[in-house]
Amino acid sequence: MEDKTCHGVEVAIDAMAGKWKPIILFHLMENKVMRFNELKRSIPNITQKMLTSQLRELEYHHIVHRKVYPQVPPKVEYSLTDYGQSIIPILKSMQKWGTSHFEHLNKNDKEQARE
Amino acid sequence: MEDKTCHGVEVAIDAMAGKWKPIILFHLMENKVMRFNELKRSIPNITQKMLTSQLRELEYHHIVHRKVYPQVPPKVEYSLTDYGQSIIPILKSMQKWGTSHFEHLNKNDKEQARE
DNA sequence: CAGAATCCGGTACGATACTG
DNA sequence: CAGTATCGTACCGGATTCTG
Repeated sequence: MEDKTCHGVEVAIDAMAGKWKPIILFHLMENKVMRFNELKRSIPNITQKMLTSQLRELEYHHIVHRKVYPQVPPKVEYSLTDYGQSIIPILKSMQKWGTSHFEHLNKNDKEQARE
Repeated sequence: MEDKTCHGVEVAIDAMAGKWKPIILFHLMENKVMRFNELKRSIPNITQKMLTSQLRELEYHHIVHRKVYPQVPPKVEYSLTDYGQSIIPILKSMQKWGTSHFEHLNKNDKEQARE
């Protein structure tokens, strides 16, 4: 919050903070609509607790929409809000960069013992 | 690491993880070359420890270049590597999104008591 | 000036149950 | 199926002091 110039960046960080949010968003971006367990299956290492909390935070930021079907057994669908769609460019550029970065890292670390 | 599709995203997250990295990068993006204390002054709330550790991690990822002038008093300059420049689009899109998101949030939260 | 070295607390995250 | 409710821990990040 110190100065204006990077305020936007901080806000974005805040909205996407959390180990799993970008991954969740990425899956929602690809599949449009996903149920809770469907998401969970797509992200094997995540716990229910984490998936729930991260989704709730994304909901708070109006990035993800949570649609509950009042029935038994429960059915809940998650999707990007119209507004949340606007975050896609960030995800895309992250993915693009990440992929090339991964190769870049491998190149340089090939002979370096790391840890 | 579970599946390929979002691997890039995870890598990007990993490289930018940390409370201050995007902010540091943002400043380096704007000012090209900055000395340690110059960076510190630009980010009032950061501690030396954090600034140091975050810079070291960015260095490890070959995003930031650290140039040491062997002299007394010490002089160290930080800058984006050629490769690190490639991360700029992410920062730009984050800033752009963050700014509009901030307004978006304010609109919706105007009457909601939040914490 | 640019850090290294300690110490320390909060919390983000994980593991494991339990439930409507 | 889609969650809550506890509990425990690692570690991230802050405050402070010391140094070449």
